[in-house]
Amino acid sequence: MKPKRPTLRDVAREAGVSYQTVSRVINDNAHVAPETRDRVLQVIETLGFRPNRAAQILQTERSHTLEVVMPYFGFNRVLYDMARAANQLGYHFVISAISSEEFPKTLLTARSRLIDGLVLIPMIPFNDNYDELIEMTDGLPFVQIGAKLGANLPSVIYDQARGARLATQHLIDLGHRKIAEISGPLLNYDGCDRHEGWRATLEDNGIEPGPSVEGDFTIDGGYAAMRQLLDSGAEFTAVVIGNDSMAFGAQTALRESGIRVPDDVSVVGFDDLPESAHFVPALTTIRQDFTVLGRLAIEYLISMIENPETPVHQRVLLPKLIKRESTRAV
Amino acid sequence: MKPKRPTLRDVAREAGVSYQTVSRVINDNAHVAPETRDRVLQVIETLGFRPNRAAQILQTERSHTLEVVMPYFGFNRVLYDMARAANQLGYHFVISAISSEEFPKTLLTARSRLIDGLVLIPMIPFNDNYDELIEMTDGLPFVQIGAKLGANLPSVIYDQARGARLATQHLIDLGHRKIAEISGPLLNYDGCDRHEGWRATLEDNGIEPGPSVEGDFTIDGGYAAMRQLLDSGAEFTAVVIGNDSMAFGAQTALRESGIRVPDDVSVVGFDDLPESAHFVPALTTIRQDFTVLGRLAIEYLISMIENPETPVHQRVLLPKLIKRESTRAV
DNA sequence: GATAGAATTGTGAACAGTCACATAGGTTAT
DNA sequence: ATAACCTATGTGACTGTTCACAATTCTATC
Repeated sequence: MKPKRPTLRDVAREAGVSYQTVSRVINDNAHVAPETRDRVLQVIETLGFRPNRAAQILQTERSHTLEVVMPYFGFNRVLYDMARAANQLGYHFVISAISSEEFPKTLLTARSRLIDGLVLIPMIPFNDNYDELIEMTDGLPFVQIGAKLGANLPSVIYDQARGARLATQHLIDLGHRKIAEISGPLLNYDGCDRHEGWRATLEDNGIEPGPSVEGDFTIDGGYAAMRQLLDSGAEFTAVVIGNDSMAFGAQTALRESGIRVPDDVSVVGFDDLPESAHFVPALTTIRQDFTVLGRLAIEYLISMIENPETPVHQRVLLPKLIKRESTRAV
Repeated sequence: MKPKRPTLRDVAREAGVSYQTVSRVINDNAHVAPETRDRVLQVIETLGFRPNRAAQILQTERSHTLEVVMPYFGFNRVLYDMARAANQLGYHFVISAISSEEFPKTLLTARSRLIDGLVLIPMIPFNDNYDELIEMTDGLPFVQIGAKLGANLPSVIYDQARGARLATQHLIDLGHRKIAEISGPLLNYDGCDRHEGWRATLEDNGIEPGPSVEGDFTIDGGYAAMRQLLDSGAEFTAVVIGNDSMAFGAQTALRESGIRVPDDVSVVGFDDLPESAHFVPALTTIRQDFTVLGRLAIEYLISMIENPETPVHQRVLLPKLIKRESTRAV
């Protein structure tokens, strides 16, 4: 019934060497004579031997497994890109999709769950303090995706405020003076920094910030936020919207009210989703390259795991303005 | 430097019991006196003891880890939903994002990598034969997402042909007689079945199938396919498109050629992405609930793991026509 | 009050590897 | 010729848990 997999010792017996020699072969240790190595490899092949990872992990205390802890959906693309980067660098990649209550427990148990390193998706109010996080992860290396610019946290981020500046300045350059906003959640770093960038840019230009409504990064949230903006009777000729998804929803609300984009109102989003270029009108937006973001995060994390001397730093990427048809001069 | 985590034996010594008793406590074994259990739990708490999973796995040969093997990106949402379902049922969830060449090796090594079960994303030409797959996975339980209807494979699927029938019949009912298609990859089960459903429905209604172009499920692919259709000079008043992403791209191509949707051409997609309802015009499409799909797949897989008697079967979901503004009577 | 039976607890071995160190044999330098 | 060193290989111990079984204690029954 149970054929039982061959072990290192089975291979050793069959090849007429000690188990240690077999261990050396599977670990590419230099001190093995070429002909011995070949013979052992031959036996491994015919017996179909595979080293048992549990036993290896138990002994070495290294699992070559990374885990991303995500308390909500919304990082689909970067998820795949990180998995791919990790796999290519010889690491497994585990997703913990949790509710926010489970966050501390997930971090706390990571070490005994044989995780070598963590990718954290920011979760206010947990992610402000490096020391606190270090304690929660029991010293396990981690990299956070997104954080305040200048935070003393191992993190990979896009300079969100800079992105918001690009977006807002673009509108100002087009002659807009009444510039509203649908922000992301202000408890979220990205949402907050974008909001701040919008506000600061207007202020720098001596323009009174238009009304701002807080959204939740979802399409439906964008729709609701725009409804709210319209119902409030606020006047504006342009809107900066916290991400492209919300921009889609918001434009539905505008259309329903007979307001044309970009004729009556200009719209800028964030992210540059694949759909954004094909939207009607094609969405002007701030592009972030999630593949690069994911890869940098994984590489940074692995360097922390493999070399504890790696200094804590921030990797900051600069977003890019993509001009399309949803913005126009007044 | 290295504080060394407490082990089961440390707890046992501290609590004045044997290590076996501690083991019983952490495994909720019935045969432990309540006061002993409380004392042990107390010590576990103060010592901060966590069982070492590697040791547990080594002994039990069960890791409580599921793995999804995906050779390409495109299942973002179902990924998150599966991870969540798995976590809720006490399983870890690993993503292997691989190139298709690595597919056989990934399956072969799954067992020694301590995986309890696999979720497979169909990969022609590997996924036709149950026996072959069983051999590749070394008897490890697996569930495939997507397969031919009626295939003798543990699988969870939407009845794609049925979906295509709904879409095509809807167009026929609106009076369309020249119905083109942009199919998904015909080497893909979903793509192929949808294509077949489109063809069969037209045939059943005595209508000559319009031209069909093969796409690749991406937005850009949809754009290119529609370009090709238009350049060929084919006449059609409606198109069935293999998924919503391609429909987005295709509509850009139509717009560029001055063809209006739905006035000149009606369009039906597949999937009902969150964006689809907000597209201009709002996309008529065939809805599939990926959350349900993911949950069914994970539950099925776990039932196979925990009860080997689970019969091989297919779980078939029925998609739903969502009528919106991209289709209109001729 | 002896005895069967159940409940609770303990002991030794096993899981499948790796690490640290020991040993055998072959070169090279003095 | 011999010490010194390097390469190739082997041995024993160890990782932290669970399993199978043994031993002890307690309770109930006659």
